[in-house]
Amino acid sequence: MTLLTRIQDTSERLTASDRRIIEVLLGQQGEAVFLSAAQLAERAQVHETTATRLAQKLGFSGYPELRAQLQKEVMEGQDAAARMRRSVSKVADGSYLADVVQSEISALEQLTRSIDQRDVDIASDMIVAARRVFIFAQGHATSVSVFLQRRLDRFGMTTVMLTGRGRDIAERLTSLGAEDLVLVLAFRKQPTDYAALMGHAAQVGARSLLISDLAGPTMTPPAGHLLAAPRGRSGTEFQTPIVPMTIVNAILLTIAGRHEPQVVAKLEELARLFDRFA
Amino acid sequence: MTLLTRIQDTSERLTASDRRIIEVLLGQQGEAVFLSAAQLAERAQVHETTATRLAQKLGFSGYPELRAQLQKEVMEGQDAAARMRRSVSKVADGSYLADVVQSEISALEQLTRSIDQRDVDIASDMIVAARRVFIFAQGHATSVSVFLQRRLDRFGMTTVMLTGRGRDIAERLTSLGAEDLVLVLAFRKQPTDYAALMGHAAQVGARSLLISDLAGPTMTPPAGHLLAAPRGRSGTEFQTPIVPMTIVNAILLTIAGRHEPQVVAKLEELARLFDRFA
DNA sequence: GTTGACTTGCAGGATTTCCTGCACAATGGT
DNA sequence: ACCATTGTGCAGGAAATCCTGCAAGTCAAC
Repeated sequence: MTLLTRIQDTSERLTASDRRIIEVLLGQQGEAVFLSAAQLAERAQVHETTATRLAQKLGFSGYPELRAQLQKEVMEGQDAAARMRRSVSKVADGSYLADVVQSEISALEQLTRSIDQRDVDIASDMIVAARRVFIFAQGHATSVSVFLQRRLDRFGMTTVMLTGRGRDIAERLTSLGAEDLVLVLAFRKQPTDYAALMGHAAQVGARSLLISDLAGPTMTPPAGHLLAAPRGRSGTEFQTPIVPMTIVNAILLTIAGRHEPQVVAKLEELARLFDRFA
Repeated sequence: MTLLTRIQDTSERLTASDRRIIEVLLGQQGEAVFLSAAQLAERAQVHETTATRLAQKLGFSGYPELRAQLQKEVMEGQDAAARMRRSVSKVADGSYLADVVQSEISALEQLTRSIDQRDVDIASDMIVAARRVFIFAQGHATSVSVFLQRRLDRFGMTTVMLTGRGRDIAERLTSLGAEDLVLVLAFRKQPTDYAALMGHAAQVGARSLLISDLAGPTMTPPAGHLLAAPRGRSGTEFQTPIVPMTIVNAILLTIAGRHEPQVVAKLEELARLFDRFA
């Protein structure tokens, strides 16, 4: 039973004070969901008691129950569309494809909420300003790093891949200097060599950029700049690199658009040449 | 000061339990804003006390203050997302991120129209039935192949990567037999060695599977089974491997779901072990 | 003007939620 | 192996949030 229904069913028994509370409740839904009975009553200029009694009049056991109902409705209203699609995909039994597509889409929608274009701008500036870009990636992150490296190479940048373990990385790091950038791709949890890498970067004065998921903010020492967004299916093993891949892509497009407007045309010409020769 | 900032500033002092709470807090933001300390702790599988102490560690006077901050940010974020949606595409203003996300979403929506779950089923059956899977990928397709190979390995399958050129591939192909599967990832245009590879596969009786984009149907000789869907931004240089990556993911999920229902649980257990040890 | 039905406010108690001191466990270093 | 440090859980108390009995106020009907 929805809150609105309950109000309608009880409408003839509502007092003026009740109506003022309801007005706040529905008029400022977004904020009302967080308020305690006392806070709500204050906004409506009525006594706290009235709020409690209204809740009971509407058939709830008490005010907390009313608020929970409101929260539920607001939440569902937010992603009603998404929920609908999700349930549709579940109906088609065994349709893993539809399910995967659906969860990737929600993850991408979440992405614009987690990251601002300004953060992307900063990241692209850092990359463009760097003499060389050292790309650190392990495990599942390597697929993203492969993508990133190819693109940066095409932009004419110098990249160094740090994909091995321990010694392999150390050897390639000897030349790291203040003008270089360390770009880390890391998901789920902090990689073994992360701390050492960041420590070294800080020591030689190199800047650092971390592209990550929910684990990003917890990695230490913190990177110079962080781009983090939750990936879909959080908590399960079936996470994909699509969200970070899209972050990387946004960075690449920003570089092309902000710093090298002419580079795009060149790249496409190059691609056509490749098509003809290769 | 934003919650994320506080988390970063405190990152080096965070414990494993703290991180689990943060993961719930950020990963399930929408619901977390309503939870009491005890409820949040239960979701994160930690003791209530830890939640209280985390709040204090982050500089809040207590948990209620932390939750209030989260509520504030979620509310503001909603506004931002709504504003974003209103203005369709803001590339002109330099919002490349929104544009990228938008075009990826439409590409993914197109995907369900291009490929049927039955095609995915066939592909997974072929992979499961194979003794070994030879994965052929070049250029931008390698990022997808890296992803695919890691996952198949975890499933306990034997994979052979064919990522080099000419001779490199030929050498690894000598052992190809009738019980093996050749899985080709190729976009935009037919790769140089494609015809030779397919010819050899046909000769030894190996089955073949091609995952591709609009160029897929034009490749010759045709593969035994084809999964093809248009990628976003068709015609431009800025195409991403997200659509094929999602196809691959659908295949993997189908394998897990259809052929090895128990494998999922095992994988997640494995992941937890990794988290603990690595 | 009185009565009765109803609403509102207050005070105090009940319940939920939150914080903190203490003890135990785990970890890392000597 | 031992100690110091740090993290975790429990128990109890503090604080907030909420509910209810009672009294005062309002208003209309008689």
